[in-house]
Amino acid sequence: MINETPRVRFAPSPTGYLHVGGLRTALYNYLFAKKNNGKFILRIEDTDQNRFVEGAFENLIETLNWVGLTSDEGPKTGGEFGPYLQSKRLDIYMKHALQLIEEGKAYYAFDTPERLQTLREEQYKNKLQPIYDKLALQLSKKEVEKKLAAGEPFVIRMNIQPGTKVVINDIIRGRVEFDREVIDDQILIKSDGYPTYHLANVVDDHLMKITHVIRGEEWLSSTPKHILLYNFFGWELPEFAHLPLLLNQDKSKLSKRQGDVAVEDYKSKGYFKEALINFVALLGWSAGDDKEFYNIDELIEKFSLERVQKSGAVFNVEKLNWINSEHLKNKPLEELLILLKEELRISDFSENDYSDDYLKRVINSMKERVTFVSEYLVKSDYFFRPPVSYDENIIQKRWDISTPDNLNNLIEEFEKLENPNHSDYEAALKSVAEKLQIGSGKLIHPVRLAVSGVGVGPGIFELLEIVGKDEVIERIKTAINKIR
RNA sequence: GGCCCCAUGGUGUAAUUGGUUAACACAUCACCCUUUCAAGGUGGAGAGUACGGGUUCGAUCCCCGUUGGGGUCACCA
Repeated sequence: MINETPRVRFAPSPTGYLHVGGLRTALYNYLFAKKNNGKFILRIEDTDQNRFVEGAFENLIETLNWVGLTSDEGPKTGGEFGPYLQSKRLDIYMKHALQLIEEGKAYYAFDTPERLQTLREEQYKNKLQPIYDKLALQLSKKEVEKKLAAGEPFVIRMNIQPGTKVVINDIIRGRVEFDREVIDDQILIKSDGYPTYHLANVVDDHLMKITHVIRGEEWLSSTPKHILLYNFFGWELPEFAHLPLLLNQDKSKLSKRQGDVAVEDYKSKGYFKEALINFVALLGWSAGDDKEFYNIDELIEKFSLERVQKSGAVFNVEKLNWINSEHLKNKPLEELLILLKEELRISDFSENDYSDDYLKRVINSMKERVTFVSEYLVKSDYFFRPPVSYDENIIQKRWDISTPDNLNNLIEEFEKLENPNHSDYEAALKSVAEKLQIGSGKLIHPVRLAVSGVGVGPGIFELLEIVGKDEVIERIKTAINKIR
């Protein structure tokens, strides 16, 4: 096993969207594979017909591709161990289940769901372990054959015998033991002929030569069943690594009720895939140093399963926001330009035409002030249209009787300027302030309000330069009229 | 409830696998810088490492117990 190149898999069931917990699992698998020159395999676990969701599988792959976690082998990519869709491997599972029956390691059972239900209730009432009572094992071979021939619905169950404890050696958790008595005769093949997760994942992991099973902690308690199955088949065990769960603010398992849980949600809110990856990587893992800003290559370089935390991690959106703003600041101007144009295209300003040069100046001026690209349009809408209103609080604070006069003086001075840049505006404003014997703040703040409608934003002279002389003067005139 | 996992400030994590004034980041507060707001800088508050026992010259770190939280007990994954 040591000499083999690692092969890991992400094996989601297609429920309609990619859960951020799933994203983290996929990411750790991916990082582990890339770090160790291994293969990252995508396998779709669609063995529950009742939960079939139209388009879910395609959507899952699309989202995975969006974040950049592309698989080396998978349903769309192909590979020599396919098919990678479990619903297309039914005969394989059945064959293996029948083999176990042959060897007495599994058996047919014909119990009705009602009987199992009452059995469980009974056990619960008597405070017993709720496991199958092996009633079906009392059927003679003949009786079984008769029932099968009659077409009675059946399932196939594992036949777990008393014995020593089942031991898991988990990379993250160390040694974990389970008594056999608590392990149920798990159903392997359901009455619809489909396998359960337990059979399918063991058979596939073996056939696909998976070396490391890296999955969420919710699987830890069913791992003994899986280990027993490997034993039944006489197969070598993979390494196991059970990841800590992602949690809500109240520390319960991250769920839809308490916020966004789908990667698609974060995508549509304007989070960068780089930020999402960066953030989620740090939920349960750290390189051991103070570094918090990572791109995917740095993560691959630094990642190791040994440094994965054991305890669950709360998904803290505030930190995600911070990481997103960090990534935004680090994006090349050209990329932000493309993203801003896309935002504009779907905005109220889609009819307007802006030069790349203009947009680049807008981007730079607001870069430190936004967390999402979409915020350019809400925090600095004044770059795309004249103010539609003026912040009432700022009026109260910065606008008085003398303001219109002062601004008219300023307009006069601005009109003399030719193709002014920010320092020309500054010089002009300062000279007017001096002439009027007032502090420059008495001009700066009203001008900002007049031109932008708000009290916050980039440096005022830079702002004026971007908006442009004619438009600046126009807006000041309008403001003088509109603000008493 | 049985079984299993976990436990460092509000949150995410560090702490040469026993020797630190328990560190960093987010969030929060203040100040500096900008005549704005951010960003940046500086500083503050915030955990004596869930609690109680051990082991040890010495425990965040090792052992036991307690408590708390979580996961899991399906013909779902």
